[in-house]
Amino acid sequence: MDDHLHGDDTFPCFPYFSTPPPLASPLASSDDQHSPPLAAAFQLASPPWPCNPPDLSPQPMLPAMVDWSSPFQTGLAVPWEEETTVQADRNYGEEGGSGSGDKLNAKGATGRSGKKKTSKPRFAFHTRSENDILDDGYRWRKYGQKAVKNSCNPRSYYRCTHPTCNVKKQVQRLAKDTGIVMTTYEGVHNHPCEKLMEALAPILKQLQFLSQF
DNA sequence: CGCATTTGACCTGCGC
DNA sequence: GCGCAGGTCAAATGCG
Repeated sequence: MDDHLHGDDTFPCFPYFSTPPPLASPLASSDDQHSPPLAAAFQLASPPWPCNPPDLSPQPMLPAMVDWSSPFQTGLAVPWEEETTVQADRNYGEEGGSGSGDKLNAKGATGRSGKKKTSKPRFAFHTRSENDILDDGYRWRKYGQKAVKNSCNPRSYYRCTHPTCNVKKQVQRLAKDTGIVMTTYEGVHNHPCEKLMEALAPILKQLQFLSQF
């Protein structure tokens, strides 16, 4: 399948960046009190993915509030943003992951109701971190873990917990350098970043108050 | 008690 | 057609 995503050794030939991926959230720099220079660097970098605007409209998925305070030295950047062909009509996600309950019929890596393929945006990047789970502002539920070939580290599968959101992400440590975590996002969030909105709430309230005058 | 995680089983696509 | 590998489901379990 997506061979470029398989195996740590085959990561696309994009050079490692000296900074983590540009953060979408304006809160990122405030959270990242340990590495303000990096926050500045994010502003300079032209993000290969669109940034989350501070509004309530559906936003392109991206690592919005990654906690970069973790001790990484060489971050990693998104080597690619691509349209990857995936099965469109998998029978999970939209149903809230509940499935039909028929274990023999409802399971499967890909949908059974058709072979039509569609494209989902994928964003992948490397980060050097001790934490596998990066705080990107969204809530994720782990739904699987799998040992992958040519890697001693398992790959974890997460799905956004938002009921109407079908964004998924995979997290795996590189075999060559276990200090590096490769995170692959698939799909686009159709809801605002929870933490971002949480943080912006006071500001919005204030703006609302001021707008009365 | 509700939600998240773990984990074995199962399904599909692909290469040979 | 067969086997392998990746991806997902869902019951069991853990945790706050």
